[in-house]
Amino acid sequence: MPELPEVETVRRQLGPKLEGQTVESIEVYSEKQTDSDHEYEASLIGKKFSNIKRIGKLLIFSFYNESNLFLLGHLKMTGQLLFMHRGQVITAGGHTMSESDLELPNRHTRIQFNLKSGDTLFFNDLRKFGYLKIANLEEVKSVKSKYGPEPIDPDFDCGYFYQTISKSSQPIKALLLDQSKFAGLGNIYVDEALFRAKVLPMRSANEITKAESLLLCKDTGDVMRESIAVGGTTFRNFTDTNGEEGNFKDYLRVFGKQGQPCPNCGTMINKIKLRGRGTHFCPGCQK
DNA sequence: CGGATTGTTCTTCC
DNA sequence: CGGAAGAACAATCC
Repeated sequence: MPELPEVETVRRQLGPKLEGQTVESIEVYSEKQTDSDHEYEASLIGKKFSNIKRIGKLLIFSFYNESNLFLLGHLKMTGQLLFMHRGQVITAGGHTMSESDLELPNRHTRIQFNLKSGDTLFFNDLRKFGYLKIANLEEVKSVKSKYGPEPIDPDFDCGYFYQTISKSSQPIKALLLDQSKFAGLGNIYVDEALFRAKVLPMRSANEITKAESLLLCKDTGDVMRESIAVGGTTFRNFTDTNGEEGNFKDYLRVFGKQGQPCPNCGTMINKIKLRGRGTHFCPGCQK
């Protein structure tokens, strides 16, 4: 379940590998995930990748000498971007995995970019929910405008945070998941941040005290920054561009820990369904 | 084999 | 008109 830290991990790894690479040909195995009115191959073949930016969980690919051409990439729940260097995937540990080990392309490969260098970029997605679609500048601007500020931003304003949550009677968890208010949090990091701030996920947002709000504001940023530092979280399907798992799974305190003792107080971690989402919390120390 | 899984958008309702 | 809440979507796992 890629959230901001997982998408940022992919962005940091893929950016330097793709920069300056020219698209030679494209294989589209799943038409709907290009989700585009534009001619996909005609628009992209011969184009040279420049930088990759990110807002929330959305990746924005740019191209040299193209001010009106972008690729918008969303991994949704099970998307992966895998980079193959001359037939081999090189892991962070320096080991090489052969093409046959990863079997790329495989039955989950939805889009494949063959690059002039001989390198290949694979977009894999077990469920066909993510996309890699073409957008022009106007569309990019429009999409960007729908996202709120990011808690990992050094300038993230905890005054704005408090003002925003104090206007709503929704459960605090629902507000934290609203990408138009705060960008990047998903189910895992919301549960973890609420645990750290000792706030119950079902509390009405407008009943959160200012002191609790300050803690929660800080913890949303902290938990995602700490995760980025260790390559994100792999709970089920996420891998980085080398097919490797993220290490923040070893630091989760409540997500997936139902039935286990709370690391703070020893109370059993509870799991409920809140607004249709699996929700983990400690009934002992979260208030 | 029914239910759970989640990010986002769509639909419905008030 | 807008907020709130559930359904839909996809494809697998348990």
